[in-house]
Amino acid sequence: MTKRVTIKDVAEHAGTSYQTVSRVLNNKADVAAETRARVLASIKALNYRPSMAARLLGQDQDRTFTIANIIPYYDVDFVFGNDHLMQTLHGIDLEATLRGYSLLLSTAHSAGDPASSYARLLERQMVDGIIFESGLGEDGAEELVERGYKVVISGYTTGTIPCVRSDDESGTYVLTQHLLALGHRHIGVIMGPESAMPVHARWRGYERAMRDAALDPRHTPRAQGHYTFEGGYDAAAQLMRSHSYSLTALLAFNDAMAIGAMRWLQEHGYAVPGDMSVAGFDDIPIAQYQTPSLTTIRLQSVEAGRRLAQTLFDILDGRPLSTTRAVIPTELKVRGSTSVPRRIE
Amino acid sequence: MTKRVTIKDVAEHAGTSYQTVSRVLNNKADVAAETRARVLASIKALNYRPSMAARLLGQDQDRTFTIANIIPYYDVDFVFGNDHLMQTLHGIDLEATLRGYSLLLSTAHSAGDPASSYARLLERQMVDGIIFESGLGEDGAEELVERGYKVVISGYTTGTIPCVRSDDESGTYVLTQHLLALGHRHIGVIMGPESAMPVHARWRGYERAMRDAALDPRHTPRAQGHYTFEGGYDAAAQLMRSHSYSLTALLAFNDAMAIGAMRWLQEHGYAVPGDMSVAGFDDIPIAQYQTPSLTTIRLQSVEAGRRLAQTLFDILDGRPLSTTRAVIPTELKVRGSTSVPRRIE
DNA sequence: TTTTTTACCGTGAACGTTCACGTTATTAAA
DNA sequence: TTTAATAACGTGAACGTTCACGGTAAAAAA
Repeated sequence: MTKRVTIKDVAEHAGTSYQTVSRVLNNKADVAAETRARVLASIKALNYRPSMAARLLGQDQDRTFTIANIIPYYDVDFVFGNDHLMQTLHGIDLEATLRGYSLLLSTAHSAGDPASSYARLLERQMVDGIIFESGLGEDGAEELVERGYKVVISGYTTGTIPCVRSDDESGTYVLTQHLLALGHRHIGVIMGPESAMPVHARWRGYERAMRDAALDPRHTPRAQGHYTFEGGYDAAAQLMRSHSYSLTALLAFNDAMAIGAMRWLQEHGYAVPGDMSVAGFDDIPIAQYQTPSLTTIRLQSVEAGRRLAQTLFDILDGRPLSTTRAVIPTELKVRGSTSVPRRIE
Repeated sequence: MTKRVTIKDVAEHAGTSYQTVSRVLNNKADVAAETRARVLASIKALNYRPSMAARLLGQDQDRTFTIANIIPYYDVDFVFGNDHLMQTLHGIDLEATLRGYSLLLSTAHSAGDPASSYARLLERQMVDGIIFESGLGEDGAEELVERGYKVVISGYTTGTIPCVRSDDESGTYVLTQHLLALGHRHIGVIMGPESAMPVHARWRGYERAMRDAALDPRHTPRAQGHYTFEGGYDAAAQLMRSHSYSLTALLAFNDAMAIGAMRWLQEHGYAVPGDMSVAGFDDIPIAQYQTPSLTTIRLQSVEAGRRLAQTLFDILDGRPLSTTRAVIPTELKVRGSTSVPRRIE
């Protein structure tokens, strides 16, 4: 093993003191142009690479200029196929890149698991701040704060940690209103697992819209999918087998399940939207390229990611927060998968 | 600002030397059970968090136990919606987590751009190794090696850097054979942008299959999409407007474009596969939930990610590589979107 | 010419940890 | 009882930087 090339080697090679080399590395004033050039040449010649560890140690504050996005999920397979999560990550990446920060990605099978992937990250103290995805609740987030980390939560929280989330409730409210306005009175709902936080908000939106139309949401046939195509497919099967005569519309709590449901319907001879209307949630890119194109709620996932990162940077830089719980608005996208209900004989 | 809690503060609190605290932190022998407990209590009491910088500096080798996945793309928007990339990332994440490594994600608008997002990452010397996505070529990867980084390339390379990729050529070869076997003689091809490396391999596979069937691939009507639903939609429009009478099948170089193409066809009254067969590439999750479900080539993206990470860790740990260019096999998935061609009047 | 300013660069210490070694009690062996 | 072995812990130095300060020479002002 060859010895490491240090700043002193460079200094000797350039015929100067190592402190001057440090000045060059940090682009400080107080160094002659000619000396600077000489030092830079030596750096190249010796293939010198500064030690991050030593740099950090020497500095007043040891910032790593790295933030982490922690995504605890029971079904990790699901994370990287989840458009909303990935687009949020995209937004975070955009803001981080903008500020010269690096982005660390950390998944965990469970939030509380001490052997989880971010346990080591934490003990190594490698990041300045953390964006914590609370899709499964916020266990673990509080502990991060206790440990001294700056944390922003993506999604729902009952605590005091700042958070950014999409307006799920008004999303399903508007979507349900759309179905009601078309004349639908018997809607089947395909929900996500109860453990996933946004489910409750989305259900509340549906409930409220029903009540506002003087309908009782408690009679609603419901099924659960796992936010996947397959889950929607199975849920549609379940709902249609028991309620095919009354239902005229299916409302899925995400697009993947809506598409899975459409697939089941089409496979079993139901025309969409002729026989059954279908609506989704998220507006993933493929939604408008389905046949028929999918009526859904657009989520501004990228924007959510940006806001998350901005909030975290505000905290890191000590700027006051304009709000501690930001809510990103959603938008109804009416497309081909919903229409007036069929006549029920 | 409060002063940082250091190992010495802990030592004083526990009534021992700071070196003993270090021993406790590193789970070394030579420390009495009682002392260890006392030190641990003090750590909790003072909320002590070790400085990663100092730890690294003190050690022989300064490993950061972090690897990076660098994804240079002109269209960054595309990265996080790209199933193949994200699944590869998933595979990398799995292996990294397994070994207690953290995963850094770095996108860049262009490979060569010195102001790119990973420029800072590099100068800060924060990662032990790098997985470099070469979808747009390998500019930049060589420089990383020069800088002393351990690098593995995801995709194609002409250099000597180890790489892992999927077997694109045999994929399109088998897929084309499938279409030929059904009786198709006039296939339209929807390609990706020439700048994307896998395009060439996929085209070669198609070419070879055609030649093997004594057909001339040079007469093939072609169009380019941007690997997006929209791109496939537009490409299908272009091909069908000029060749609708001869073509009986469309072969798209990824599933997104295939789905976009199906959308165009269905929108314009063509039955799939009755009037036109459509085939894709990648087998993204939604492929089998399309109506009709999509015939395509399954890419083992997660496996590719694992292999990439494994190779990188082999290099980092000094293990000999079993192969320096790994090729992950692909698999034909025959589904509903392809059938025997219609009779051409 | 003398004094003050300025630009450049070197000095010594500090950052918080780990490492190799040495020292002291304690226990086991002779 | 003396000697050797061991367990537990302390000592000093080192890791590669940055920082605050001081010094020197050249340039500008008096």
